[in-house]
Amino acid sequence: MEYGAHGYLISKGIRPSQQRIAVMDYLLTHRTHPTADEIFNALYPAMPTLSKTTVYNTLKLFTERGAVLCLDIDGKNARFDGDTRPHAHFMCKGCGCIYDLPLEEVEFVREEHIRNLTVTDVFLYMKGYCRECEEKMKSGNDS
Amino acid sequence: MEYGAHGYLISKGIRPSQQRIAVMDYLLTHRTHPTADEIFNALYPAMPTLSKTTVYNTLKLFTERGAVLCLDIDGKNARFDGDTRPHAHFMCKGCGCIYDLPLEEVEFVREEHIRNLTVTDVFLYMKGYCRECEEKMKSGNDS
DNA sequence: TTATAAAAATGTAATCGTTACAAATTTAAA
DNA sequence: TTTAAATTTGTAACGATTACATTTTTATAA
Repeated sequence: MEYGAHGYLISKGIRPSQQRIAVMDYLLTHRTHPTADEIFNALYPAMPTLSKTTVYNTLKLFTERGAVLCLDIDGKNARFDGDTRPHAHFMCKGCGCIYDLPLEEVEFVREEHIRNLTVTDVFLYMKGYCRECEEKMKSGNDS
Repeated sequence: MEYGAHGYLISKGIRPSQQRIAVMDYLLTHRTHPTADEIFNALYPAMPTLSKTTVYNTLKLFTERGAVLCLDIDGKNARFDGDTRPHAHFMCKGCGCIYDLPLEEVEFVREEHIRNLTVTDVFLYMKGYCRECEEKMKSGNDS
């Protein structure tokens, strides 16, 4: 099952406008968990009429419809992920990079504890330091 | 092992000023995952010289020293938790309430996947609707 | 096609949580 | 006490996001 952004949006019940396709395509082809601003800056050169508000509106719509994940991982910017399958995320507190991590299919929270809750989303975030930043800290450091 | 906020801060290597004790005490006695603003508003009446900046500075210090957890769960405000033991959180997308959830001691991510990463924090967030909000949505709704 | 309505995109201004910064105050050390 | 260091304070600034009114595009139907 392979679609492009256009077919993917339709499969999610989202009308595929030019702007929406561009944003979705960017997220499907860039697995860097970009911010709205990064997406805007990436698309703007080839789409000079694009508005930042449109990017925000589009990402909000995508998130509501389950077409993308909105990651509240750094408390500063929202980051977006075009891969909505269950997986964990690691963010480096040094350089800010974010990695995907495969998630084991185990019971994190026992069913009895969420029996009166309707769970729609689960996010597992790990924070720490990537290999590079760890090395930098070990050797000489802070200017 | 029982301390108050004062002893707790000392055990974390944090010098216990009047303001820091007040903030820490608030977090130890209110398990509502308050925002910085909520903490400020709660303490202000009894401490009219308190500055909001101090609350922010204090919470940042506490987080860095591992005395509290900073939850980036709603993408809007940072929320703080005086309980630093491993546990999960549930946030209702309707009313915004946040519940603690016991976390099973299982391997979420296989060791091999984080072998070149230094993990310092793990956050498990669940989102959805609490019982009350779920009921409200079922019966009549939106004004 | 043309008229009309609905949906989407746009740009500007506003909002609001948070941080920067410099001054004032408090605490610790000598 | 004197002096330095740490902490607190208030104001101003910052920056991500949203509100809002307007314009443009798209769909519908006459």
